Amino acid sequence: MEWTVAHRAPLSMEFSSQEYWIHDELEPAGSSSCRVIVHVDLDCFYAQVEMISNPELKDKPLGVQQKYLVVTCNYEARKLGVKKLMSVRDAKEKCPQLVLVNGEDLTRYREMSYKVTELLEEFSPVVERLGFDENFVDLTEMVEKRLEQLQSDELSALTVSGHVYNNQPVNPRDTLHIRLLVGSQIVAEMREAMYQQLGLTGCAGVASNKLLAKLVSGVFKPNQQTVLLPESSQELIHSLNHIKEMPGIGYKTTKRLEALGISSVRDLQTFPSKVLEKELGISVAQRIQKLSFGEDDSPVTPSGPPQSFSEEDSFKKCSSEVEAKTKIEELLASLLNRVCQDGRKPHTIRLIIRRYSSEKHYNRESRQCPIPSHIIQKLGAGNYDVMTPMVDILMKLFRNMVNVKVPFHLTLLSVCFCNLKSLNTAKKGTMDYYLTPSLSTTSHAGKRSFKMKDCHMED
DNA sequence: TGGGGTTAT
DNA sequence: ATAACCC
Repeated sequence: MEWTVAHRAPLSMEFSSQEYWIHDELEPAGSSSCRVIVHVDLDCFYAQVEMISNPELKDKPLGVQQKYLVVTCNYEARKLGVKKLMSVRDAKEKCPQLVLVNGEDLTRYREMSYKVTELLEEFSPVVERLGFDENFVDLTEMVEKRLEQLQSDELSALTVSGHVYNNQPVNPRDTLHIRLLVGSQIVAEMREAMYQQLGLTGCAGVASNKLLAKLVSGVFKPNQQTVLLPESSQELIHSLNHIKEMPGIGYKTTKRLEALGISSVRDLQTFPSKVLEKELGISVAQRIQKLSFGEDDSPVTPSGPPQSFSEEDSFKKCSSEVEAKTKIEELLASLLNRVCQDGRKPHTIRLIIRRYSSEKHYNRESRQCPIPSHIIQKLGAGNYDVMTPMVDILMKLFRNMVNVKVPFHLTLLSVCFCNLKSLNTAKKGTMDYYLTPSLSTTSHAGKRSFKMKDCHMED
């Protein structure tokens, strides 16, 4: 559903800057529509959180362990040869002094992650999360405002903060250069605030779109920032050694591209568009071929509160219904606590399994169903009332997927709450609530802008 | 590979 | 419900 600003008065903060840009005529004629985007990427995030929890770990090589993997490690450990996603055995072999902490419970990481997003939102509300440790921020409007405030003598004295990609000289008369440069100064303030208020360090990249901002953020590593000026964008994308390094081109697409003889970014740039469209479908083909030129018009979409909550556990073997039920109960108990804190209510529950198999890269199956309304209402305070009926529902979903009369071997169970709705969601036919912001004072909901999709919920 | 997330079909 | 993508 698209709404134009013209339909609404007064113009307020409720709509994202994207819509403002697309629909509004306030953009001064002749001004460039080039965006200023930043990608912020925390340094070895889980390890940083652990070092803040226990400062004695700070000067030691530290790895964060989930099952038999070291999922991330600090820079002390990296110097000694430990890599991300290395097995515990290999890591200990490379680095016998490695200190390991268990990171299977994501609670503290998740909490710190949202603190970072909220801090960035204070600078500009358009913040998109990517995993727990990366955020995109659209700084276009903020840069414009700062430029308006500047006197001409201040304007000529502007300097870049951090690195310039490729050491490209800044042209002080180039309006794009100036805007990116102001972006780099805002980003330096963001990183300083992250450090002063949360004790976290990270990298950042400033560029004219999300793809380039993300690629350039990793150029100087740890705790540094880099700005990309438009003239160097081709150098940046060609610095990738393989198309699999291009964000947006994943495992499957890489395999299909390789089958077509495409392995470098230039291969993809020069490959016939029509053939690519036939092979991959028009949507994927056009999108990734634009990516290969460094073009990415996807907006920074404000993430807002999460769309789903899930807890999972992997293991060597689960082969009985009783065993599965015990694990499901544990997952559900944690989830109920989380959903309770959020304040919104899930209307759908899903069970996910992974069956044992020697090959098969990705094999997961799921079943979902609506949560009965009488259970939804009880969610919040006494979560013990809802445990039993919810486990019953989950076990029905389980038996729908797994024939318990024949032997089975599972290696993962996961429970997911989704289709989250605010308590005071407007209903069809009572649209007088129309522009009333959420009254909820719970953690996320109170801070968020009103969203049109909250308005028309069919049950 | 872990323990999460998202959007598109 | 699955498949693709991201970390």
